[in-house]
Order: sequence, then structure tokens, then C-alpha cells
Amino acid sequence: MSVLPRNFYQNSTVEVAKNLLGKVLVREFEDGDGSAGMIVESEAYLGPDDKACHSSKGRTKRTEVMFGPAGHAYIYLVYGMHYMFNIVTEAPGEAVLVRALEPAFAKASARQVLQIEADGNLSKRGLAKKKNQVLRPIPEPGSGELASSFLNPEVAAGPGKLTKWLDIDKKFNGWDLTKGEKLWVATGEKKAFEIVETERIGVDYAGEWAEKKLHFYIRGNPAVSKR
DNA sequence: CTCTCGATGTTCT
DNA sequence: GAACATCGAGAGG
Repeated sequence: MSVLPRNFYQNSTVEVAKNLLGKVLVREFEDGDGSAGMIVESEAYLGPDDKACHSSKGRTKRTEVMFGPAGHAYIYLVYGMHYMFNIVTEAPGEAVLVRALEPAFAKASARQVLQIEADGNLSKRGLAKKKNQVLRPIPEPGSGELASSFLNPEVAAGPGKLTKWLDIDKKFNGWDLTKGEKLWVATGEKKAFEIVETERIGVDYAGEWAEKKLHFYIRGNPAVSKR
């Protein structure tokens, strides 16, 4: 898989949002370990005219990176606790919000899965440790079992969840994603899928802009965030 | 399954 | 002071 070049992002924001589906977001941690997931859900934010877009408030310190070069990350905090990961596109003030990833592989310390003590069946849902459940390490790659099948399919099924999973925060605001270091997007495997186009989530305050179909996801994918 | 609610930091009015 | 591109826990059906 190769790193997506600058010109991939030098396109209309809606096209970039759709073209990102099926691509792979890769994170390399300080210890050399890494995690990655396929982008399965995205939203387009169309600049100063778009009432749901932060840049509709003007060019401020916060929105500055969205007016900068394409292919850089725009990251901010919402509700005091969740970082949102966006990718800046060509038009001034515009960006794509990455809303969900289907986990492809995870670093060693994240290779765990919930097991229900009562019946011994593996649960693929929930990350938090609950009653009657214990954490158990999943097999190492190459041990004969497919590690990806042991990854919780919902661990990155949401914009706040994926940044937590990949340890993406303010330190990546303005980061150049075309360098292929620490955090980047790579070409995925060619695989057919259908794109659903619907309304964006959590922007009801934006009037007519809330109704525009600027939210895209891969139909049927288990890692798409819940409504 | 559904619904409600609280957590919590930054930006904007 | 209010709002916010969210999530998960807990109560109830």
C-alpha cells in the first residue's frame, strides 16, 4: 500500500470524502508499533458558506489550518473530551471528517478481546470490561489464527472512538498526511462496495445545511457508526 | 432493544 | 455563559 499523494486531496471536498472510503488510515506509534483501519464513513464540510462548518465563523486561529494546504490534518476537541480527525481539501476552509474505521490490524498492547466467562464464547461487542467478562490476549500474527477477526469491529466506529484508538489528538493538528510518517492514509485493496449518501450527524443547528447529503458510508459495513 | 443524562475543555457571543 | 461535527453507562420495556 502506498501513501496517498497531495493531489489526491486537491479535488472537490465531496469527491475526496467519497474517494477516502476504502482507503486505510495508518498510525505508527513512538515505540515502532502500529495500528490501521479502513475508512468506512466520512462527511464533507464545505467552507465559509456551510453553516455546519467551523470556517463559517470565519478565518480564526482554530480554523486556520482549513485555509491551508490540502492533505493536512484539522483536529479539534468537542464536548470537552473527543478529538475529531479531519483532512483539509483544496478549497479554502473546507475539510473531510473521518467518522469511522474498520480495524485492519492493531498494535500488540491493543490485541485483546472480551471473553465471557460464563459460556466461553467470545464477544465482539463492547470494549469496557463488564461483569462476568475478562480480557484475554488474542493470537499473535502468524500463529495460524487471523488477528483481524479478533479485533472488536466497533472499536473505531465513531469519530471520537477512532481518534482514541489511534491516539490522535491536538499534536496532529496541521500534520502533513502525505509524508508517510506517524499518521497517514494509504491506498486500500480494490474491493467493490456501495456508497450511501445521507445527512450529516450532529449538525441540526445548521438549518438547510443540515439536510444536505454530505455524509457518506459503505453500505453494510459493520464498523459504520450507529445513529 | 430504547431513552436519558452526565462528563468535560475550547471557542465564540 | 452557552454551545458544541460524542460516547457510554444506567434505567426501563
